Amino acid sequence: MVDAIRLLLRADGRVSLRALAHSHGWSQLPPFGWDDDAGVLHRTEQLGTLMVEFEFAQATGDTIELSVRSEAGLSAADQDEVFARARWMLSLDEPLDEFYRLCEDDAHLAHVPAEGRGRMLRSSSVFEDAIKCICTTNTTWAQTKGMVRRLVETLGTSRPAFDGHAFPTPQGMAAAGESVLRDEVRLGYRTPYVYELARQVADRELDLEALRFSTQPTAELRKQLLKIKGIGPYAAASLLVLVGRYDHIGVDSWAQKLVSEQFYAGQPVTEAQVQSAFESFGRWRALAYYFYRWDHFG
DNA sequence: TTCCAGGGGTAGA
DNA sequence: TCTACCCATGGA
Repeated sequence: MVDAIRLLLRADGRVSLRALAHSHGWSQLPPFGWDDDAGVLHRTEQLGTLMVEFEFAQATGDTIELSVRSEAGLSAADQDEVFARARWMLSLDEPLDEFYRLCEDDAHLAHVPAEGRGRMLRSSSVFEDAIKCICTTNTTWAQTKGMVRRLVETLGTSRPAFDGHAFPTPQGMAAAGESVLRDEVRLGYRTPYVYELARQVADRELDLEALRFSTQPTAELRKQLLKIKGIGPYAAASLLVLVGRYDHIGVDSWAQKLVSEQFYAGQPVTEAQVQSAFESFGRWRALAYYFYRWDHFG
């Protein structure tokens, strides 16, 4: 039996679902799926033992409509959880006013506020985002998609009534063990890092979700992330953005290429030059970088 | 074959 | 703190 409800998700100002889907690569990684023609974002999600399927679509300029199919009726608590996860994934509660004011003074980003851009698509848990970040390092995007797809299909919960699988739980990944992660998911040398992260979260030795609510300075959160094996400077910077900390840019080959071409006439640039290139955006500099990149590389 | 991709861990200085 | 070297995988 499948039940369905509809929710309206309002933003404080304009919001574009298409811009969210294109904010970075996450809409191409399961359990997300993005239909560019229809402008619809799908996701299979696990709420405890209950499976649900999300379908996001643009309703009005400041509202996203969320249709939720579930295998059983949703309790009031389930609906609250669905609502909270959806708002988190779409970054709907990010206070972007100050970032938008800074954009208006920038020739490249002046169009961002009116287009409802500026939000990053996130997974429903920091754990999932952390695993995905590890799967983006030192590999091609095609291989990242392959690793995440095999991880979700091999260890994620599914139901006959739904198309996709949910992202695996830390408990499920820890129980599967390193051999499955290495031989079936083919995570390569990332295997022990991913396994150990799943085990620590499953055993409550590590609470990644607390990063969302932390009031500690970004530099302190960065130190904590760098202690996790498999997460280095690049992955830590990506994760900081995904928990709403935008004051540190993750310098990868794309960032260096962008800053080199935009600000230094194609000459090689250092990490410090990348950080300083967006200094005028203050604590929003990483967000400015992401949307510069969106325009530059498409 | 060799190289390397949206890096990161480790040993050694 | 900085530098070499190694790391699984798969496409070019």
